[in-house]
Amino acid sequence: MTRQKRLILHIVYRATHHPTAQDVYQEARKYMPRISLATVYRNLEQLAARGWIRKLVLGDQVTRFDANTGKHYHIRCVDCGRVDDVPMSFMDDLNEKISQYVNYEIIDHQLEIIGRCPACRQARIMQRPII
Amino acid sequence: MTRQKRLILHIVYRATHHPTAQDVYQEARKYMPRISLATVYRNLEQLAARGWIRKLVLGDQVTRFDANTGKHYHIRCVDCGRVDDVPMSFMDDLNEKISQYVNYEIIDHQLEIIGRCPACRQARIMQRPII
DNA sequence: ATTACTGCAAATCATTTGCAGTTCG
DNA sequence: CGAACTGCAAATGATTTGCAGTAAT
Repeated sequence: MTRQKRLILHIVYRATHHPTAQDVYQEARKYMPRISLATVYRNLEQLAARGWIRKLVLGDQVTRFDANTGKHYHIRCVDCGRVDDVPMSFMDDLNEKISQYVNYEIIDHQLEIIGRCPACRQARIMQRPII
Repeated sequence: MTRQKRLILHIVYRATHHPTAQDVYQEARKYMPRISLATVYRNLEQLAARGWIRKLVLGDQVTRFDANTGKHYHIRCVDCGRVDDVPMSFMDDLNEKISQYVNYEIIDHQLEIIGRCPACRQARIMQRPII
């Protein structure tokens, strides 16, 4: 556990939304100006592989990292890309249900809600034509 | 509608699994050896934007294209990357349900099942240790 | 001391873009 | 004819890798 890795883990843990590698890098530079992007990538990847954090890829193809490693779902804003957790219970029975339909061995599932966040909804209202 | 675009659309329509841009390009070259990868990308993007096909990004970050534009779910094999449709009914009520939990304006949702396809299950059985 | 890790620079790889020439309607 | 499209080559941008030096246990 190097200083760099500790810092990176700390940054993901304290992040409220779901930071990308670039986000973590920018934040890390505030504390360690000479840290390299490669180090950030390597550590995020390793921390995810070891189960400290979770790597998250949603429909916009952006790789994000999540301090919450428990089973849960995400919602993404189509306008600004913001991602939040959805406080809905995990559908544990879904995997079992799906195995009735397909010949796959079911491992897990990922649900992503696509929507517009409060801020972008508001921005859209202000922009709406008067007529 | 150019010859190239017609060919690309045709290839996606007849594809059984969910081809990537590279897959479509390789197939297209059999019929039009001088077609360029850029043309394939541009047309796939445009056909998706106009609703002829659907662009699909799942958790492995690969961009795929789907001739089936109706609402449905996908299952992806963690070992070989194969993607199939899941013949499960679309959860129309889910969007409404989720709007109770979040302040987002709900637009849609995407569900991805992660599993192991029949061929890879079999391969795994053959590789299992004897003891 | 040994092993893992770092910073830097260069390499990858999918995708996009500029441009001059071509095709479609 | 004018707009939309094509092939080619170069640009982009996120991520990965090789390597020589450095830090962790």
